[in-house]
Amino acid sequence: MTRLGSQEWIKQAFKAFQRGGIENVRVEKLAADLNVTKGSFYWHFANRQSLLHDMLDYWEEIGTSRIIEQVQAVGPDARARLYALCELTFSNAQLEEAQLDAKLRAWASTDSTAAETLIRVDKRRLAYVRSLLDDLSVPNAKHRAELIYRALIGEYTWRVAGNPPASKAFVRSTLKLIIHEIDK
Amino acid sequence: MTRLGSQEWIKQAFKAFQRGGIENVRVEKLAADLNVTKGSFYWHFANRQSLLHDMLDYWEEIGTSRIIEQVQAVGPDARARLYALCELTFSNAQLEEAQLDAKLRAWASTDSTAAETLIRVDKRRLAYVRSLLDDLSVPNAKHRAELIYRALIGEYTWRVAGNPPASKAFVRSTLKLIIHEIDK
DNA sequence: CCGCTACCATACGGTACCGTATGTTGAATA
DNA sequence: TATTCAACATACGGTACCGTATGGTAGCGG
Repeated sequence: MTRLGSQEWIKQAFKAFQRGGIENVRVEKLAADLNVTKGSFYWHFANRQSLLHDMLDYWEEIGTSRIIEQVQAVGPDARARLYALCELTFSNAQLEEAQLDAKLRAWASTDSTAAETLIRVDKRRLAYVRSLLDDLSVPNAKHRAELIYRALIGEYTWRVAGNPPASKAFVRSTLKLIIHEIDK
Repeated sequence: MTRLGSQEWIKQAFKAFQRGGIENVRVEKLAADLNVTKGSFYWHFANRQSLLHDMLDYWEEIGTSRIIEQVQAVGPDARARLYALCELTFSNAQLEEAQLDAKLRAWASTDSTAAETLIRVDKRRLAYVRSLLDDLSVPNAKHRAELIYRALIGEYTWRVAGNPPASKAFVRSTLKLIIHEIDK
């Protein structure tokens, strides 16, 4: 009999969330998935809202920095980092990450608590993109960072409906445009 | 006694949708809003799903072409049209339009029917942006159209969480970048 | 003014949830 | 081995919905 901690509930909640969004994370369903009853759930959590709150905390802490850490790992060169960031996010390598992000934005569209979390995350991520462009001495770094970041969000939102992911050629072309290596 | 048609239900449904997303369009709530009972609803619609389907049809037909028509109205010049498009979508002039769009994408993230509608709309809109860039003989028009359109979606999604709208300076800077009038 | 029908009210059964109250167990601890 | 308590199970009441069945009514054509 493997007893559960609150972490297992949160992980299972994210699985359900990934499938059907926040409306799909239901305590009785999660209990069934974990082969327990909701008696267990209400020992670990005060109520459903408490679980949702913990999900946001978890995502804000873990989900935010994961990509940035991966990008930092490719080396100290800002140009390489920017390329890595775009290839990671635009490519469907990080498909689960992208879907999670988009579903969270869907959640935030009707929930103020989720929206507050998302705003903090967006702020940090945008600042990171900006810092990369600054390191590259790109002109108009502020606006171009805003452009890239909006395109990233757009890509996630674009794909979650089932649209095809951006091509590698698009990523290369966009990056050239941004950092001023215009193809003639 | 002003009797209702199905159109009134659909309009009221969109009001509820705008406030709280698709989960907020509930037949008994709509009935209360319209000061009737759901007995009326089930005369006009087979079931709730039927209403949702009609909402998608309405949005695909009306909501898709509205912005394009506004843009076409500014004149025949493709450059002016592109500027108008970006200023209309990025500015918060069309705030309701933007919110509706974002909420619909949120809906599409968990509903395949809504997703199919959205894909068709995205395809048409992207093709329109592409046509504007083609008219301007912009190099790499395909990729740049994809960039602009992703940024547009990103802007909508960005704002629906409560993030601040893009500045006019951002719009101008982005357009200059896209159509190659790089500021030196 | 009669009846037809489009439109709506009333009443009901069913489901899928949430949360609570309380009983049960297995394993660590003393 | 007796005790304790974290981690469950069970059972229940309540709510917010959906959909259906059936009865009522207002206004129009005949």
